[in-house]
Amino acid sequence: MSANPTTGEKILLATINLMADKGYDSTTTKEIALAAGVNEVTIFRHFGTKEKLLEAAFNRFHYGNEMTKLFNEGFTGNLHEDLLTLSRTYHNIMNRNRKLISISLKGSSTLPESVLQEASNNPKHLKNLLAQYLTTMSSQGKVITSNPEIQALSFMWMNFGAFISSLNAKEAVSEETLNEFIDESVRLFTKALSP
Amino acid sequence: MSANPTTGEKILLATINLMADKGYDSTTTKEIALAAGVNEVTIFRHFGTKEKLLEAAFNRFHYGNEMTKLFNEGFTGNLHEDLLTLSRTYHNIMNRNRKLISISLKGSSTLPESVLQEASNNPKHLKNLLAQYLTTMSSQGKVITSNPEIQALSFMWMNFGAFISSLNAKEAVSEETLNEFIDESVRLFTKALSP
DNA sequence: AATTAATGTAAGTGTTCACTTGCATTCATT
DNA sequence: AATGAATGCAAGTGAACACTTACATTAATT
Repeated sequence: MSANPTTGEKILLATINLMADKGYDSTTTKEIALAAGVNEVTIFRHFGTKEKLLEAAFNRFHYGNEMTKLFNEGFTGNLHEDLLTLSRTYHNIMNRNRKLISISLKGSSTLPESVLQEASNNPKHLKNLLAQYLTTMSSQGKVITSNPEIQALSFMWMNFGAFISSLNAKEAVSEETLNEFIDESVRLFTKALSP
Repeated sequence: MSANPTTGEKILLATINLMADKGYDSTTTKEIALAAGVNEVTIFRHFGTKEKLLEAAFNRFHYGNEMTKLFNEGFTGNLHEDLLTLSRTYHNIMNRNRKLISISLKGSSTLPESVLQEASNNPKHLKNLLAQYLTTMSSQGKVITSNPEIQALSFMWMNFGAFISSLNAKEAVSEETLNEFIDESVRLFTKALSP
């Protein structure tokens, strides 16, 4: 389809950057062409329609199942360490995909929900993994026995809220602030969950 | 400007409902007219432009400074009780304004930021109030002395994350689930913050 | 019953948008 | 040097949009 791959990539990058700012509907193909340093027609020759263009962007930059792997392999059984690892990995992934998540949160009138879904409903999957982890830990007496589902939910929502806040903030949240938050919040939850 | 107030209100309500779904840019005045059961021209006679229409919607439905008042008057000095009150009041307010918040999160290419700002940057104000409260409590020995700023941030982000999640969820989050979450998360934080 | 304000109807304006077409140009491959 | 694919350029299409204008209709006020 494209002999010169850099042309297609330039278009995809410009698309993501612009749509993360203004949303799908309000980003015009003319703007994308200008930002990509490419003629508008080239966009349509590469991707056919504006809709397929965003689909391509999502397919290209989407993350795999890092998290599931983390839960299966990366955990030590030490609550504080594991929550820290989880929190850090989560924010890493979210930040790597922050623009795509931004686009999908803004939504669109015409775009099929399926395109936007995977990015935004992501805490649910994590919550389940974490709840399962807490249940196991609880059966080993390493965590208080009460309500793992809602405890996991609280932890994930806290991190999700932190991420969304940084997404909409005028000035970028510094890495230092993020680390400070991760450390302190993990400390809080460790204390709260310890028997 | 309008002798029959219900006409203006019907338009405002339709505007909020539609824009909460599709965002400002993608909602057309024609749709609004249809949903309000009103002729399109009537919209312009009432509000002049589409932009002023949304401004009117925000002015009409915006909430005052309930939260500041809550901190000044409504707190007992019992950590668990106070966090519970805070959490409940927060979700009450957010749910009452959920559509407007939805609109402002989706953003717009043309709309001035100032119109959308107040709704979305709201956790910051609350964080400051809560941090101050925690500092006071800590000086009374009722709360561990460590990092009130980030502890307050964690609490607010958790509730903010919960709200945003419910905003984008396909099926509405039931009131029961919300209450369960509030109870358990407040319990967690109370335990974590107690000396 | 007459007046007036609020609404409806119909038609249209200018603009912007996604997308198309035809042809000229560049550039790598042979 | 010749060929062919990728790109640029110029122009245009039809649809949708915010918004306007002129006039007819309704409903409340006097």
